[in-house]
Amino acid sequence: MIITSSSTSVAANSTIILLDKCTTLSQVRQIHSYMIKTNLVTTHSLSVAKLISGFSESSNPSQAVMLYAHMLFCVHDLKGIEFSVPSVIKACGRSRAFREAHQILAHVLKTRLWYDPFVTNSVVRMWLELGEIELARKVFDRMPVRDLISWNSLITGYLRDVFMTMKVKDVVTWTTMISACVLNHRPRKGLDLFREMLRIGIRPDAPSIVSVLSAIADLGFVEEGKWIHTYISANKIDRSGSSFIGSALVNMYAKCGQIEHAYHVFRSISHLKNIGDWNSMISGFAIHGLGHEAIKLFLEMEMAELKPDDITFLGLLSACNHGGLTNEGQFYFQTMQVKYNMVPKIQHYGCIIDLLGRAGHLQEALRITYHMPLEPDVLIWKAILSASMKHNKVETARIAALRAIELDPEDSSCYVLLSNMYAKVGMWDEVGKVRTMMKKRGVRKIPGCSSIFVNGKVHEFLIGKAMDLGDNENVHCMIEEMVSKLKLEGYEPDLNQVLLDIEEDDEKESQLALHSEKMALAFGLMNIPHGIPIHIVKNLRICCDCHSFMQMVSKIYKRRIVVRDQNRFHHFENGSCSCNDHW
DNA sequence: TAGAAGTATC
Repeated sequence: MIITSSSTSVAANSTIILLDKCTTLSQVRQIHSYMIKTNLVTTHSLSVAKLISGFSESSNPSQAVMLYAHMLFCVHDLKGIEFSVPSVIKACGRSRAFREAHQILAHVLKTRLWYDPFVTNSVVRMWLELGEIELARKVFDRMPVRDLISWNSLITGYLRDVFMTMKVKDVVTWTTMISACVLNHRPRKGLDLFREMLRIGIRPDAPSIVSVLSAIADLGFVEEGKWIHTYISANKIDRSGSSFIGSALVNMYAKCGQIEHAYHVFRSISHLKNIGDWNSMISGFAIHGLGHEAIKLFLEMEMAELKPDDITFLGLLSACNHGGLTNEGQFYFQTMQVKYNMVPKIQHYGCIIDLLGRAGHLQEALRITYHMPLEPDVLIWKAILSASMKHNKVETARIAALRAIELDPEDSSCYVLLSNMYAKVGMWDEVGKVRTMMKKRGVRKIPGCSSIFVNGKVHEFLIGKAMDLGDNENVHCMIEEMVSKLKLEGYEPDLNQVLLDIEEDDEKESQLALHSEKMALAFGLMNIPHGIPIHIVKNLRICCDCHSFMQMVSKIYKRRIVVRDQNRFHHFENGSCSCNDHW
């Protein structure tokens, strides 16, 4: 557990680490009063809230409950302690503290906290975590405000409950759960379930393998993927023409950054390749920015007289988009309509609009947006927004952002992009307004998270924070070293990338240096031997500063770096990136 | 007895 603020002193960090190891209330009390005395933590709510929230996610969540109780009884003038309630509720669930769970619910019911969906949703999740489906339902039925999160929690709870109560489960039961996890963006849970299924002796079949490969592809864990690949061969899992295994393997290797391996698997498919096999390979080339390779494969497919479908064209257009092949993209957008008589779907429009926008043809992109036979969706407006930002069209960006927000008010990325644009041109008042709008609507920015596989283990990083505490301090030192080394070579931090309205450039710079992908990179440099590429997976799009940072590191440290961001792969080598700054 | 659960997507 650690405080996330970059300005936190090393002393405070060490003390908090110490706190994390306490097992009794008296120990927590002792150290906490020491922190107050030495001014490491004031009795102000913010630092206590951080402590409690940190504890609630730590390996010993009961400490959050203890500290909260301690604060309530011993520090009477503590303002804002109610902000810690959701963390305490979470901690009750995680530490299986039934008695405290009932107590805190009684407290919530008596106060205005009952009208805060953030709090009541936490209560629902707590009961579900504790296996109390009926109690969760009772709270759900009675809570005054229900939002999407409330419904999602309940569905997940019911699903898990049904699954847990089934005494006899077969491979289909497990596969249903695994694919539900993948669909709900919980690939790690899906992989865990697959392992559990193997452990209890259920033999996987083709669909279960396909599901878990999809989870692994999302995670980018190539070692796990190789293990499944070996398992398929050793156990002669069905690889007939009707199977999806070929395409799932190609997809897995491509999304794990091993495009050559994906291609090798594609070529070695022994049965007559089905459309899915081709589509996976074309889409694989697309995320690696290999536009020409995708086109070549498409032509080969045509030669083989295989009829492309809408996903083939989406892959192809996306490949042209990521490869910067503007003319080719427009040509194939026509081809699908004229030669193949296909009606483009919203996704095809999205792709071609994005392609035109990136290439600087913003007017043409807008023309299509306003004249297409379908209603433009949020992704199209986001494409227009990105293009406008890239070419400094503030007014178009503003219109596009507002349309996107109107269509999906809960999508934080639209607000972030808009705020990003205002920040870029220094309109800090507008940045503030966007932030207020987000706050009012309860929209929260998705935190950037990067992961890296080192020595058989996945290490995750959030901004300024290694999930594995042991890594944290070394990584911070390494980043400092890297920044100074790069500055000597001309690196200038791109402070426009910092979305917060921070006045001081120093503070902006330290925020920037702590981006999760830089943390993962520093960790990789320290722990991955020379000659072996450093693979990083990021949940969001890589920012411009991190992109140029990686380019420079690849040159100065003579390392190959492969980053998979939300959209595509970036292969950094000798100072340049495979995306040619086109992403 | 077969079937269910499964891939590729801006």
